[in-house]
Amino acid sequence: MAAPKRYMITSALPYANGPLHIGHIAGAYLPADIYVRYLRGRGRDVVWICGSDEHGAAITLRAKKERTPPREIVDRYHGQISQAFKDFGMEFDLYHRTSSEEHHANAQAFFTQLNNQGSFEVKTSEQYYDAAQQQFLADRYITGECPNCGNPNAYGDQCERCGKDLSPTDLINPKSTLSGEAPELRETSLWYLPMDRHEGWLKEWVETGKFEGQDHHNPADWKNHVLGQCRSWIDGGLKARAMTRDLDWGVPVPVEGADGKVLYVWLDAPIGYISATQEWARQNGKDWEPYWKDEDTQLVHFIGKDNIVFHCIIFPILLKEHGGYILPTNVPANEFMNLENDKISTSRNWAVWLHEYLEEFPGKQDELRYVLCAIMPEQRDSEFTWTDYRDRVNNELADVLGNFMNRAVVLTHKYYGGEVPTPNALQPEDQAALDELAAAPEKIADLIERYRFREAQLEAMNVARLGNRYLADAEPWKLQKTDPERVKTIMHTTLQIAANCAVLLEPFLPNTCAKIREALHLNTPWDGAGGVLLEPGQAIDKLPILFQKVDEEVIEAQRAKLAASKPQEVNVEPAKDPIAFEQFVGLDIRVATILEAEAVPKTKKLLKLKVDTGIDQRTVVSGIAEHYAPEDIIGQQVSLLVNLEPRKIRGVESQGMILMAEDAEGKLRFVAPTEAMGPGSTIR
RNA sequence: CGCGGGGUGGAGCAGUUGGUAGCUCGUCGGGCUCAUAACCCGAAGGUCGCAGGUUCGAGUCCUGUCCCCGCAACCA
Repeated sequence: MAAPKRYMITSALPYANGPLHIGHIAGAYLPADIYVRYLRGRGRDVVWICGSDEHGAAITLRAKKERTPPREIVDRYHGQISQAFKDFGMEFDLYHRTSSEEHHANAQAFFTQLNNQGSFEVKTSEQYYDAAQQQFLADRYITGECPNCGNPNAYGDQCERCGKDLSPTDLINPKSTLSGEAPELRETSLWYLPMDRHEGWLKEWVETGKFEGQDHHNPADWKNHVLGQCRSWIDGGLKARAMTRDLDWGVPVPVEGADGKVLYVWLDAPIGYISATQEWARQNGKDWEPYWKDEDTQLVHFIGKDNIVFHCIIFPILLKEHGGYILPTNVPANEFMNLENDKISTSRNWAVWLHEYLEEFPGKQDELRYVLCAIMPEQRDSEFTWTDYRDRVNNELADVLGNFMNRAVVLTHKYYGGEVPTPNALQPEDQAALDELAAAPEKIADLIERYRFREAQLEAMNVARLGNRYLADAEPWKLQKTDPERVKTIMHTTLQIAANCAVLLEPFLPNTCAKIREALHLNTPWDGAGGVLLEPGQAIDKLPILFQKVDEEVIEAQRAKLAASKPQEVNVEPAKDPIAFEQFVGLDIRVATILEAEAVPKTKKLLKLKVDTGIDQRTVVSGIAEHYAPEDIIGQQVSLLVNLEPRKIRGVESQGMILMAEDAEGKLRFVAPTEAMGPGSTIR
């Protein structure tokens, strides 16, 4: 298969309201960096761009909370993120930002063209508006009473208690979560992208890889879970999706009278890829258009799995509607990376932050690159643990790779004063090693081009393993006394293996390989790998220790740091409106004892409990299954609201409500007397 | 029956079109001593979630079933 003429590579735009963590890196940035370094090593024409995504409701909300302009938030995180990328060594051709003037102009032009040609449908509807905050409210920012089950804290899109899908206007007594005030309905216009119009060609494109009758890509090259998600969306029926929002932060909708409206972030962000490419072209005196419009270009989006629908469905629709643009050849989305047995979470501060790693492990970028690549969530979720980090750095980087390099260089100095020796006739074992070496580049290249980076890295490391095995079998330290001419051949071969390591591992461990290249005076690019890279007589400098071993205390400190991590912001709910004493005494709360407990089938959260209230024994359904195991709570005393009217939950009638304490993280604990009391004891 | 992904030796994973179950780490035994106490060799350990079916033959195809994870709320 002929290589494409050029590559356009994008990585998901990080959202500028928080720092980067290892999950981001392993998801969308490290794989792209490896891929791009490989392509450049082969002399391919490639542009890799990225940038901060600086719009969207979350940033405006944060700005309101911190009482600072959105610009300040965005500047802060854009600075932090781009610095962390730079320190980590991500070689973007350009790291841009969506709040730039160029991007605003470009996104507006894009929108205008689609709008003029009728790609959107404008619909006017009534939406909730928070007068105090002067903004329209996203569904999630409205709470109220669920019309289905009476849960007083249902959200505008769904009730968490009964699971019913809702729309904000269904809620009884809606409240804005921003101001706590009741929102008002106001009329507003939104531009919708009628995605249903595009189902036909999208289905064909995803399923068969054909676009407008032409072969576009091979769907077998796409990852399973990417295809699965696409099919799921398409087969489920695509619906019109609003492409504008009523916000004051973002790219203004370029239409007369559309004040206070901005483009939906997921319209504006992917166009940011194009804006960034244009900016790169301007700065470098290049033409951006072939990278986005020429059929010979391979467009690849590196993202996390939460972005699949935007890159495989919405953005392709936009590109096709606009016309003239190519569609992505592949979207090798990664799944998620967990951390020490738990989901990585920004809000719970459960993460290894890139900027902190770079501070605490100076000069150890390659160690992190290596570990993250080795456990990259390519096909499924994976898990980072500090123990694994230590084991891989110590056993694989230091012992296998670092030690092999060291042996090769030290022996060369010991026997030849730091010069590549002149080999004699090759023996079968030398030839076998060289043959194995010669096969490595193609194997690794094939894996990289199929986006299988963890396996590719393993294959590259196997070159170092080959070197160790070859040395152990040949035993030059023994032969040096009896047959020094033979040793010259062995050391010559060993040094070729070492040099090839430096070339083949370069996409994965660029800093380490730069050190090796310097010591070996090696300039060969990727395409030269596989054969003899070092000529007899060439000088070999002494090599510093490439990888320090990681001490147990270091990773212990990291684990302790994680254990001590606390949510960065604690959300304490504001006090509710005052009530009359009569309303309080109307509540009949009793001490009750749990007699039996079992999970309600087909639910995640529900336990069916039999409790002794002193008055009677009754059945109560409680949403605590994620916090307590049924067998652990038999005999537990609880506070029970006994005069709540019975309600059927998932087919089981619940006679009462168990009172639970809930913290900001959603953790639930029973509220019980500090010492056992008889069932039926009143609580007041 | 909301949708999607997955269940393979102690851990983490490969297994492309069905044909003797592999890799990295760990464990045990041996070798070597040039090297960051590193390296090399060997061994133990799996009825490939479970139950059926197709087939000469299935981890690999089909059906059923159980379990785990993700998608809905900032977040790859």
